[in-house]
Amino acid sequence: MKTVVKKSRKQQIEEKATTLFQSRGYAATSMRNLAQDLGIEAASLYSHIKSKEEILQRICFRMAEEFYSAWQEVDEETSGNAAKMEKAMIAHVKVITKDTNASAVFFNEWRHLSEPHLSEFLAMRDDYEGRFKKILRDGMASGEFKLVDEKFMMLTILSSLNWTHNWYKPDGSLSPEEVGKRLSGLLLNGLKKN
Amino acid sequence: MKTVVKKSRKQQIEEKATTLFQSRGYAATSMRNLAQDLGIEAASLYSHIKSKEEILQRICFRMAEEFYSAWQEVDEETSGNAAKMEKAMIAHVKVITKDTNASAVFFNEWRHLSEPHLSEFLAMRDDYEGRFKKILRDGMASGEFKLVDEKFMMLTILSSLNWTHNWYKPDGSLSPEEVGKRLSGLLLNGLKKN
DNA sequence: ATCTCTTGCTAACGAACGTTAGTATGTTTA
DNA sequence: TAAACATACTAACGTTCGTTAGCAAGAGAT
Repeated sequence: MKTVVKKSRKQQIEEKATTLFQSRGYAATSMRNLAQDLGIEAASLYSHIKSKEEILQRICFRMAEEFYSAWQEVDEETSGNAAKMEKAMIAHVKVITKDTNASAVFFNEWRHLSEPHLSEFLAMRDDYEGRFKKILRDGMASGEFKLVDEKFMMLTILSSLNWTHNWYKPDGSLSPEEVGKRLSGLLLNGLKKN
Repeated sequence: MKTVVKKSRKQQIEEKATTLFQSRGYAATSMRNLAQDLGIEAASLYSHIKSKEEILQRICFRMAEEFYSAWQEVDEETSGNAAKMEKAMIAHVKVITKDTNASAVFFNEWRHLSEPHLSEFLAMRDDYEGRFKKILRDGMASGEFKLVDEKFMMLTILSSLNWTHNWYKPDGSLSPEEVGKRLSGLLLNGLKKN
């Protein structure tokens, strides 16, 4: 038995826009493109949304919320910083793989946000990155991690994780959990055999 | 004594365009934006270039050439696949850090290339990625590397390397060589202490 | 002295852009 | 049954877009 949930028109617009923003970029996607994909006229979009940028804002800030929500289970992990880092990486990858299109927009198109949304967005990103840096700092202090540059390491970890939106396919053989595990295993233990 | 090399107007245009494409994106940068930054009228640009896209093509394919050139010294490394991988990573990072703006355009704006340039670009990228995969394959066969998914590993390595364009500052304390060394050390040996 | 090359201008082109106003129709709510 | 809402339309707005045509002034080469 399949339950069909009726999606609001606004949500349909947002989903189609996500796909288009992902493949052509925000600036190169016109309201007429979007309308055509929905089978309506461009002007009709404005019965549901206030502006083109409102769509971008909704996508970006919804994703930000998802990353924050996912962090809850990370803070529950108390058995060590390596374990905590693994949990954080898995949680992060899970969010990305749940909607790779929206993730792509989140990572690539945020710069088209206008103020004050842009500043708010960047502040959230800084805060989020700070959480990863804290795990690294704690892990280095406790002797679990090698002594590395905190920021350098954080950026390297996140870039590896974030890139998954480019190649992950939901119908592939790897589950989100498995992808996160492999990535964390790799970054924590390295490629080389000892 | 400082030698001033006179740059052609075309080159000046290309450099300003690179900066603009990097910060605003290709689609969101207008020819009038570009002209204004150069202190001339938009129409005047067309005394030097054929089209807006020609600029993007020149940036993308020049970077592609640089990545290929840099590979020469990689093939000279014959003392093992771990050493070869390190060399490849350093060479790759060196190219990126030499011009982070052009690298950003190369990585983010190539999708705005029209055919047949887009296909040519993607073919080159596939070929280049194949070279990294070959080192991985050889290293796994020789027992130097752990047995991992080849494509998965290649994508993870390259995403870490490619992200450097976002944070590397030429006036910072790390040389390109040093950045490459640290990244390869990290990906080969991992974060965790044994 | 003439020619060619570089560099830039003004004026304008047709197309596409995001968006608004005003209207119509069917559906849900009171 | 009436009011409110959801959805979509046509027509058009002012703006910006990439680009072309045609012209002009100065520099370097022959």
